[in-house]
Amino acid sequence: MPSLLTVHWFRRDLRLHDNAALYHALNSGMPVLPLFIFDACILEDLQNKEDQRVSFIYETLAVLQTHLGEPGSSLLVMHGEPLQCFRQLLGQYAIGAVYANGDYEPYATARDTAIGNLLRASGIEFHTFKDHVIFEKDEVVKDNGEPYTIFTPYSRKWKQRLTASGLGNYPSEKFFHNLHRSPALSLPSLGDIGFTHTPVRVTPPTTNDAIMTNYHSTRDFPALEGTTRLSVHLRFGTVSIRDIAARALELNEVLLNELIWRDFYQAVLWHFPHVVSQSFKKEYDNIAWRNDPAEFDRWCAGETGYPIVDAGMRQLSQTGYMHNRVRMIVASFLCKHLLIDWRWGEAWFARLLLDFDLAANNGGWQWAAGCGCDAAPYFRIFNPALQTARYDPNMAYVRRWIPEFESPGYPRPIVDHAMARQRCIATFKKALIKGG
DNA sequence: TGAAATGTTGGGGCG
DNA sequence: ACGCCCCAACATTTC
Repeated sequence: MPSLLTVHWFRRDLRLHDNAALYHALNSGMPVLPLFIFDACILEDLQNKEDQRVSFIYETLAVLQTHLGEPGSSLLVMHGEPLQCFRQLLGQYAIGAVYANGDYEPYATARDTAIGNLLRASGIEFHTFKDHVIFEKDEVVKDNGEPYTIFTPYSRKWKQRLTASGLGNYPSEKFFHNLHRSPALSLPSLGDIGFTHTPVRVTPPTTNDAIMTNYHSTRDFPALEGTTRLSVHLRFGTVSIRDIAARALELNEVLLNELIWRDFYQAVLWHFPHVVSQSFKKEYDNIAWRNDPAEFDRWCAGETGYPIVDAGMRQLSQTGYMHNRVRMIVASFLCKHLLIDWRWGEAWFARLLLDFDLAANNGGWQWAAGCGCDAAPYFRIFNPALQTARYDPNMAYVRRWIPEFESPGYPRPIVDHAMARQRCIATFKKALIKGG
């Protein structure tokens, strides 16, 4: 009888440092087999086979593989439906337990329920741990147990909770001697899983004290390097949220608040799963969206004739990233100036954003449309010209992404601002009265 | 984590 | 000197 193994299943926690489930796996008393599965159910939904995110994951797995090789271990990388992969694993290895970090998206929770059932039917424990967030769904709730729907009181309770319990950390590195020893296993190629390599340009998963210290005063200027650029690393777990929160706690309250928004939207998605397809405020689903496909195409292409909007949309399609201030501007523009359903914009972001996260993206779009938790009221309509004057006064960001800006080839505005503003207010008002 | 419309105030030019 | 008007500048309200 071979000795039993513990599997650590990497998902959106692609790091060895301060990893909760990995730490617990390494202390489970059994050698730890590190596993990653390219989930065929997720990959088949990606239409673009040059997806930066898949390349990012792939490159990160190669780094993990190298680091795991130092103590003589190796990452096992599989490709397929997770349930099938685990059936296969149970035939190949003597597995005593499976450890993983919690993933709160609807697909992930359904998947994990199925995997847990499969494993338990074979007498194998399936343990999940909190790792992706500081506080999960039921840890920050009102005194009566109900979930918060307004950010400010949520954040107040969140901070109280942090003071009481601290951040904690998981020194997984200290226990690498408990990894399962094996010769290096080869990764499948990107081609094997149906993708083509795409260059991924992201900043390294490190913190920058100067940026974090000045974050509150520089974050709104898209021409500056005034944000942390950690979103992609938080998405895939190539940094530890606990490490980032500890730095933010020390250096900048405004930055800490952004991390709290992240937990807030995760909790909102958990407690109100209808937001995936419907407005949080249901009366907003009565809005008579215009949904003009040609206008949507121009928005996607960055050809609306509004420079700040177009610059953002081009940054997105060319890099897989958009500055957060500009995300708010383009989202407001789509929903309010063009009267296109926020779900169209949400889907476009989901397709292109390297840092795409369902909860944060959905929360952000519902905020912009006015229909979400603690959302911007519907009559709060960004004026692209004023936003530009305020946050890109030298037009440096606009010029960086729109070389032909100020040339005759640049399109005229797709819609008149004053008209669009009045049309939006009238349309929303009508829907909200009708629905109420 | 808005913007525009409307209201108020107070300094200075001018008759 | 005084009242009147103009209009920034700021404040409040409304969407």
